[in-house]
Amino acid sequence: MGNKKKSTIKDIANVLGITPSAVSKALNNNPRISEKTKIAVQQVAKNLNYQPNHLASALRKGKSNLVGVIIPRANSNFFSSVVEKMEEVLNSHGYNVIMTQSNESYEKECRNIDALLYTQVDGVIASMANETVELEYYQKIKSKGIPLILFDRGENDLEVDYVGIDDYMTSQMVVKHLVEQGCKRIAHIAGFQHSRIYKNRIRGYKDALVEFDLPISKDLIIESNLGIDDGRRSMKKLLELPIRPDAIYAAGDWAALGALQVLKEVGIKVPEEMALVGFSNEPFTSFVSPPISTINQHNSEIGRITAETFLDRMENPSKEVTLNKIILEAELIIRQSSKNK
Amino acid sequence: MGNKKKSTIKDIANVLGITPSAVSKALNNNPRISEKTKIAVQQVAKNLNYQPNHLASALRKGKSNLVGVIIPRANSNFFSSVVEKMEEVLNSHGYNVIMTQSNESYEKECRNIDALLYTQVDGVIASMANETVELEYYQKIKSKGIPLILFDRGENDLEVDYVGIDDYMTSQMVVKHLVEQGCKRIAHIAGFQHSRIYKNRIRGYKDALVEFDLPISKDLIIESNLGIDDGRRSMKKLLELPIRPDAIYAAGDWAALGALQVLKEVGIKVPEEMALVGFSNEPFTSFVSPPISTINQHNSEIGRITAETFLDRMENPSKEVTLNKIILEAELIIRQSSKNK
DNA sequence: TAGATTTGCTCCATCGATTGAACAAAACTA
DNA sequence: TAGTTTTGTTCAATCGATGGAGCAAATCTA
Repeated sequence: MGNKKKSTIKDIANVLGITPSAVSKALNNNPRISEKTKIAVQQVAKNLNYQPNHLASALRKGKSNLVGVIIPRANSNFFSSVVEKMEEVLNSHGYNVIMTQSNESYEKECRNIDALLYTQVDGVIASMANETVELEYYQKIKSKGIPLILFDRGENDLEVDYVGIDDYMTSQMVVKHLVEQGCKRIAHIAGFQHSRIYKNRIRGYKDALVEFDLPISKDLIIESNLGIDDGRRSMKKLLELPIRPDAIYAAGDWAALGALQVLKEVGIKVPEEMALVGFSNEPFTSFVSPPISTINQHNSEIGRITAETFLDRMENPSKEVTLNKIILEAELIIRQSSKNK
Repeated sequence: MGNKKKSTIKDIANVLGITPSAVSKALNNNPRISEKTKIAVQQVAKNLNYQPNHLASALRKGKSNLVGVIIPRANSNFFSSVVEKMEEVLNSHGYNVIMTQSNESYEKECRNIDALLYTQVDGVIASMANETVELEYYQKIKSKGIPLILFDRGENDLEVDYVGIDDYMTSQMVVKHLVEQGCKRIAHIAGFQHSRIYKNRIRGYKDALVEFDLPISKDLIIESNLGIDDGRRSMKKLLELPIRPDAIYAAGDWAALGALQVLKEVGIKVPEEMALVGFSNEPFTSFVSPPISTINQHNSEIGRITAETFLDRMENPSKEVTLNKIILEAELIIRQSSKNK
């Protein structure tokens, strides 16, 4: 019953009068161990409530079966559902996931990386914090010789596997949609340029404007962290312009929500006077009023493919590590906030 | 530069012509090692880019400095902010956190427990899945002799430390508030009875009704998982009653949101015709319209105290493990959804 | 039935770090 | 200067699991 002390293969060996190595081999289903012994070992293991010591086998094998995952925030539908799927895939291949949050802080991210390396993870899957510009710590992971896979927020310079959507194309799609709704003066509440994905969204936005013969105005692009307050501030700034925009494309749903709040407060009708599109398909976008048009990034797909890319690296360690981008298609979900009948 | 192979204390020892054990002692600041040697070791360690192998020291010391955390969902403001604070406290004491999600599934929870035990965590901090009734797996943690701390969703029968709010009192506070707004027929969209916290919320609700001389009706209490769809379904059921309620107290914000959606769809005015109160202070409650009254559980406090309780257990392993409830006070945030001028 | 092969296990070194015991050299004491 | 203490290090065992080499017994082959 209350057998508190943990048992080892040695204990099992003692009970059966065989050696620990025989027990180890039996547990690992080694063909050179007789069926009889294997069954006996299983039985005794169960009786003694034996649990293998992962530290010992990991040390011996030089493999911990742990995967470190770094995300900016767990409290985001996108990241939590990506991680959920990743866990599912990795677990089914014998890996356990250690999930850490950077809270968008570069410093926290560095500490997380150190903690993961210290824990001897077999690899790292990460989405970079908004703040992150220096890549030194990520280089540290690479120099350890363990796989590093980035998703969503990546960086070309690291030259590693990357899984994400085509931000450039997706942005163009958003602008095209807004133009089709009759919008002529489209503002962009953007993420910070230094982050690859936000830079691409800005590029896509600008290039689409050019394509539709609309003027690009610096005043209509405001960079921020894309939080709800950032969205509010940006919206207020846009409303102070001499000619105000007739559409807002926010590079994040929370910023879109902040913008929507301000619009409601000042009595500007959405979508009649101002169309609005967000990004990420956070659940709340569907139940605020009006529901916000947004981008579905196929979260589970990103999670699945990222995990599979990691597994592939583990299985082919000799494969040369280079920039390897896997780009998925995103989907525009049109809701009331950008519908002009 | 690209020295990919990781160095060990043996490598350091070779460079300096001393033994690995001297290096180990130097790195651990053993008083019997000369200052000169310590400095030399530090220097060489840096040059060789030495990183201690956690697996080896954890195996030897019988302590991994890892804490397993199990939460129902990461995509919840409550849980993610609790975990964030826990991480902060535990990190500052040399522990790393392995965070896993049960997704409210008992089976996933069991697998998570196994994975954590396998990883040789020094302790487990958990909030139980809604589905969980069997305590066998949690007993398994206890029987390992490592600390188990529960927060928010706990279970008396496990007889371990628990950190949470006083659900009974809080529920009474909600009902009192609704009565003060003039409500006479208060429905409760409840969580499942088998979960201690939801049972207490139901008890508090009922006892408060009695206190205010209001009738308790079975029809007005609907148990569910408290998701958004559960809230919708429950609300629809309540609207089918011969006499419909004039207030809804939902034991979770998502259920409250679902209820609100239905009310808006059928054109019932909130709060004029029906008051609404949720639970947990999820961010969206403040920005839907009307903003939903809810309960602030002081997330960071719960995280901090839970972590400290864990640390206390680690420092005093001999302390007898019994039911030890630490109860924090919650706060009712009154917003428009339950304000009757 | 001698010789070759297979089977089933034991033996032992190993993963990297830790730690108490042991021990030589240096420093101190009387 | 002999004896004691302190200092700085080495030695050896250990944490638990693993796996290749080795070896005796069982089984197969001709």
